Amino acid sequence: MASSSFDCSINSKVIKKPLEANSTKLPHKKGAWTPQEDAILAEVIAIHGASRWNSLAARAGLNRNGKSCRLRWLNYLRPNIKRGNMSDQEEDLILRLHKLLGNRWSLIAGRLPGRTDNEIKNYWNTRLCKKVKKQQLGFSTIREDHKDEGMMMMVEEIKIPALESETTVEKNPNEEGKEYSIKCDGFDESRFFDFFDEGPLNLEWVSKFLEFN
DNA sequence: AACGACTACAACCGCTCTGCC
DNA sequence: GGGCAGAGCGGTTGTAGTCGT
Repeated sequence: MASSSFDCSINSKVIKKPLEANSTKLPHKKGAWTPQEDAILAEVIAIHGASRWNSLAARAGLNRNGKSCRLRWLNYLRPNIKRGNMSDQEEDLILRLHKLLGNRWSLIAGRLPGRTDNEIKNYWNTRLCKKVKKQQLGFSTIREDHKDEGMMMMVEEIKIPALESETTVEKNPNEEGKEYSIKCDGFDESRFFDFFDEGPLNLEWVSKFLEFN
């Protein structure tokens, strides 16, 4: 496609942007956010709340689309965002939860207060993924013969009423990255892994699980 | 010092889901 | 039931910074 483009320099980055054909209005701005834009967005969200992102974007007058504003808020501006290196505990938890859930980053993020799904996804793709592959190529520390037993014990350890009924742990041999599913009447996997409002990390069940590996 | 390769991460894109009319 | 808009998710890309030669 032979389309024209213009350069947009933000924070010393130069971004090539395609121009919308026959467009009478300016295309939405893309690329890195400036501190000024951040401040404006935070202010508008403080007044109007973090919802209806398209109208919020319009109110802010930033010439950003709603999606971009939402992403910026959730991944960067939101209060209580924890920045900086992952602790060993957090890294370990990501590894375990990924084993259990696969690439369901938002669920994994729900277990790590202050961390965003995007951050965890990036962390996995840039570091943990390689680490895991390396481990798999080398030697396995997992006691395969005790894996299922450990998983079942983990379920028993979690005290939620739904799991008091018939609960099974099914293996997904063909599903890479998500080896197990918890099957139980009235059990909602996404609610189960939503710990956003919880306080400090509760790793008791992880520790129990680890004892089997 | 220069340059290419690699790494980390912010941001975008496309898709699906959900709720409302 | 269908269409639409908003929201959310996971995959991917682009670029600045770092490292090795």
